[in-house]
Amino acid sequence: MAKTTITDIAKKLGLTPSTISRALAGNPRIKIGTREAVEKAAAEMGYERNAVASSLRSGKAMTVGIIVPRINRMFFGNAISGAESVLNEAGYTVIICQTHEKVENEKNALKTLSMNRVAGILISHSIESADSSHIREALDSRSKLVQFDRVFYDLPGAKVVNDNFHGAYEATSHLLRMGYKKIGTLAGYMNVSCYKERLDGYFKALSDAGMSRDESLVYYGSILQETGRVSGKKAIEAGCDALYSAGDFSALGAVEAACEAGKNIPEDFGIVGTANEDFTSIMNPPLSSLDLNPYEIGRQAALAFLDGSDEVVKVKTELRERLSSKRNGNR
Amino acid sequence: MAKTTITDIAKKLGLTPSTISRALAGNPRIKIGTREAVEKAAAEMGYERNAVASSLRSGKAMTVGIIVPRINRMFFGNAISGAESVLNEAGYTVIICQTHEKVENEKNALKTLSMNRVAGILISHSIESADSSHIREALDSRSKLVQFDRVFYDLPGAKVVNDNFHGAYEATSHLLRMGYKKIGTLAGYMNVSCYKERLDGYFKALSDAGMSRDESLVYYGSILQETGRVSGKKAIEAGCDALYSAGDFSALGAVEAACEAGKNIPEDFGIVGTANEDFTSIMNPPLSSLDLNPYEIGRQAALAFLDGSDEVVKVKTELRERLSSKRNGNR
DNA sequence: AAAGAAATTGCAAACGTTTGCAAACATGGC
DNA sequence: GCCATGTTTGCAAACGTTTGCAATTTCTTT
Repeated sequence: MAKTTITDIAKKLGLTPSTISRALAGNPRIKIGTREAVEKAAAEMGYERNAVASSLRSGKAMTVGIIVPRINRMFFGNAISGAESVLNEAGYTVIICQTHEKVENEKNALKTLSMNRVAGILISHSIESADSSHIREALDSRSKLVQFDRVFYDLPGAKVVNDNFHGAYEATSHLLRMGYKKIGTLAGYMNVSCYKERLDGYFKALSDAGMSRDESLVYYGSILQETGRVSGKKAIEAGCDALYSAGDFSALGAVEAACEAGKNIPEDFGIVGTANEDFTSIMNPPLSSLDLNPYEIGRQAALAFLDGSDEVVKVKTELRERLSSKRNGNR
Repeated sequence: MAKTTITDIAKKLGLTPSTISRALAGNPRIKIGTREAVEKAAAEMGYERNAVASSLRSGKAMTVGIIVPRINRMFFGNAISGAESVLNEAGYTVIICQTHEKVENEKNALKTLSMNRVAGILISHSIESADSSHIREALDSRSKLVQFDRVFYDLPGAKVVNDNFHGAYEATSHLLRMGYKKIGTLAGYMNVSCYKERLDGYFKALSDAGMSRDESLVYYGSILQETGRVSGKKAIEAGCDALYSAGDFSALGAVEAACEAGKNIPEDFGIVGTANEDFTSIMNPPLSSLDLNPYEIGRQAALAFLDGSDEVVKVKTELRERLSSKRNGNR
């Protein structure tokens, strides 16, 4: 049994497909009576609009693509949920693509979305993406681009990001207030905007406290548990008594390193992570972390798409102070 | 600048759209020379096949929909990744829909996918889905259905599931071997196949150990951290010295309840969860858990779709024994 | 009651691709 | 040089919807 089409409905009611189309679209040019008759018939016949045909004719799919490094990170999972809530409400279907941090997958995803003539693309680029060139190439006048979290400022379109600078500033300041003296940082990669901004915020907090910029305290490329562990070990050996980590997984690794080095957290060693992953409150000790409000990031990205805005939206971060950084009094 | 179409290429080469279409599809009826010329021109002109038009004409979209309760559960995230790896390889685009465990969202997702004329639907139904009726209604002769993890056996199409019965049997037996005497279970909802099967496996292990079926040991509907905590407290008060939990989040809640009750894990109280979520190895103590191999589940589901198979595929579980259930010697 | 305006519906083309069938062309056997 | 066969390409319709414009009907107004 083939699906019923508007032509089927038209035949049954002695009307034409155009009228059916307009009636179902709520076009005011159609008499209220016929519209009701059409709706009734459509319901009875189990009509479902063919989104494919609709997209082809109108030249615009009611579909939005979301490209993220991976969906099983709390941050991206929630950002997607936030975007979905807005987009579904507005009648859009969402296609989600994972890049697994590979630029090659990112190119494929962009191509796939382009082939499907999506109305918009919400993207947070992979770590491998050194610059914006491949995204610019895939750009298309007919689909709107919105970047979030990890953005290239030289691309057109809206950008929704955290206030990473202030967040990292706050996290580092918190460690300073707790009396830690030599605070290192597990940084990410500098081609990725959010990591760059967090590093800047970290440095600003130290300089505001009268400390000079010390590159030897920065452990670049530490965003996984394993790299966090290795860098954490180095930081401890270098005499750090605290770390601000630009990610939670690397912070977890650093906690392990600290334990292995016989450090007491938070008495001997303090640490603050970023992203407020689920596991941070479960860890022993619970990990202080910078909450990035990913759901709101996703929501704002979707709204920017709907509005067609071209601005930079900043979403606040919130420091969740937990045991890993709260020692009693200073030393 | 509008996208180049096969008609554009045809004009440039003095051919017709049909030839271009066939050439790009690798149709052997086209002379090898012209095919190469077409490919060259297509590359030069930046041609990208319009997937929408292609779908409409051929009546079949190279798109597969995946419906899951939520994407930020390790299990579903990895299942999706597994399915994606197979489907992308085969040229399919994947649309992911979250139901957030609501049957209403599930209906909408089914409708959306149906409207988009997807070639197949991979689904793990929500907890709210009491029966298969709404899925059956949305069924369509042209799109293949594959259920995974949570399945209704009365629906047609392939089903990819864990060997939950044996997994739960193994987990419970492990607790018995460790010398726990009164083993309760945090069960899920009995309309959900995987939870039902796990409960059966749990009972079988107990009965094989000579214990009679005791419904008072079963705490239904315990799958979240909070419900796990409440049920865990009740179980402890009822004198249980161990729990097999059909989920990890509820196991986490039960661990909290045990700690609050002053129990030592694993000496006074043993616990095994299910799903091997990331946090299980981070917890204090690390939580024993039944690994469900979600990536393989997703892979198999995608393969079942591609093969058009109608069989039930069982994926093995693996018990990860950690500290939460490994006490020294029996009592 | 006639003319003009407004409301409602129909006509037909278009979106870009695929595909059955026919046509054109080349090749080979006799 | 003719017919049969095989190879390569073109024609035209179709997928189901949307939409500018025209046509028809109904309602106002004088």
